Amino acid sequence: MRKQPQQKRSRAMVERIISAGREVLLGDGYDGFSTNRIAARAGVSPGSLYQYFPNKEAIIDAVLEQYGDDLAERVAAALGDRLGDTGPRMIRDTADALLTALEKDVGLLRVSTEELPATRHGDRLAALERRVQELCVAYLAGRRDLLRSSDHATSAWVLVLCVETLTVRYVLDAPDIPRDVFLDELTALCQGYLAR
Amino acid sequence: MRKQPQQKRSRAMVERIISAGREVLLGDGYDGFSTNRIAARAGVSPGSLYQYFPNKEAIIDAVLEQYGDDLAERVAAALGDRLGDTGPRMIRDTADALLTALEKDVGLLRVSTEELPATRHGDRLAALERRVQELCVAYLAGRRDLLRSSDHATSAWVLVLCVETLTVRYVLDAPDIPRDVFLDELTALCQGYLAR
DNA sequence: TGGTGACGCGAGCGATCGCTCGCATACAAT
DNA sequence: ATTGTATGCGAGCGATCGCTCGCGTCACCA
Repeated sequence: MRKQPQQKRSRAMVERIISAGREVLLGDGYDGFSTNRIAARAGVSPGSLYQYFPNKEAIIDAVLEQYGDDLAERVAAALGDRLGDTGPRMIRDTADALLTALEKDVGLLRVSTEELPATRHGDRLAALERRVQELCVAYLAGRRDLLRSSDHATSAWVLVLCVETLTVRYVLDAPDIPRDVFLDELTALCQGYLAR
Repeated sequence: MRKQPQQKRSRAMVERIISAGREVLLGDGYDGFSTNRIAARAGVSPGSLYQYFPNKEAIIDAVLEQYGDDLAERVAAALGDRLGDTGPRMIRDTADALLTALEKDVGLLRVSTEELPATRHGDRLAALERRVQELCVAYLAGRRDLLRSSDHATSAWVLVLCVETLTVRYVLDAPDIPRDVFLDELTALCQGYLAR
């Protein structure tokens, strides 16, 4: 960010630009994501846009950061009252929370995963995956006597990747699988992989 | 393709253009994948390029089709003499073959999955996944009495997605997991999910 | 109320893009 | 050798891109 907006009206403009960026991304795709178009959509001149964003990439970063924060917040909220669960119940609730969060804005999820080059949000996603893997390792360590493998890092890597891919693809591809069946299958997958 | 190359020299040019396309994709990324640059790299004029390719997209399609065919050929070759296997052994051999095939050209795999918008090769990949899922359903149907679930379509969907994601990410991210450990884990994942 | 810095504007620059077209050349059939 | 066609060339068109800059406007403090 090139300059910090100080007055109320400039802060509002930055928000309008980010919203316009999201709308352009949804409506015109990544190819149509041009600064001129964003500025027009936000009702702002290109020059004004560049007062607060150093380049086009910064705008898309802001859009994705807002989306990522929103997702994390939803997952945390849906999961907050179930922290005590363990075993299959906990796996299922976690997947359910993730699924619900992803379903809130399928359009942006689709654009992010299918239209955006993965390099654009890869770092952010990789960092998130690493954090979740660490949480997963801690959880596994607390139940080591029930597990097939003692290599918790590898197990966490496998689990996180599978759950992430399956939930995202379930939301995007809408396969002909009822939601509760999908959650049962996902739970069976994790449980069958972990249990000895 | 706008016109079919009839003489030997024009067929050679088409091949040079596809090769140049792959090189530009690897060297300059998807952003640098411009028709002018491809023509220059191939030692060909932009006009000549457009005699055989209707537009830029057709070139990238040709590159990806060649890569896809190459991959399929490698997997089939590595798997050809193990068609009789069943159970964990068969799962492991399949994953091994896939892994070996993917490792042959990590650069192009990385560009395809991380830099290219998924929409660009999504149809081709989706079609391949569907075919593999059908094969998988047939395999599962032949072993139905050993399986936890009788919904083979859903099981195949889960399995194919997991194996695909995990192998690709293993090759691209090179996590600190020995190759045989990874194959064991993948086998355990599938086996634990399928077995009753 | 006057002044000062933050704010916002929009024409347009320089570069690059995908792609075309008129023309020269190489090949194959006669 | 001549002719018809397939091939290849490359300057450059029209469009769009990311981004700048000089200038007017507005909010806030003295």
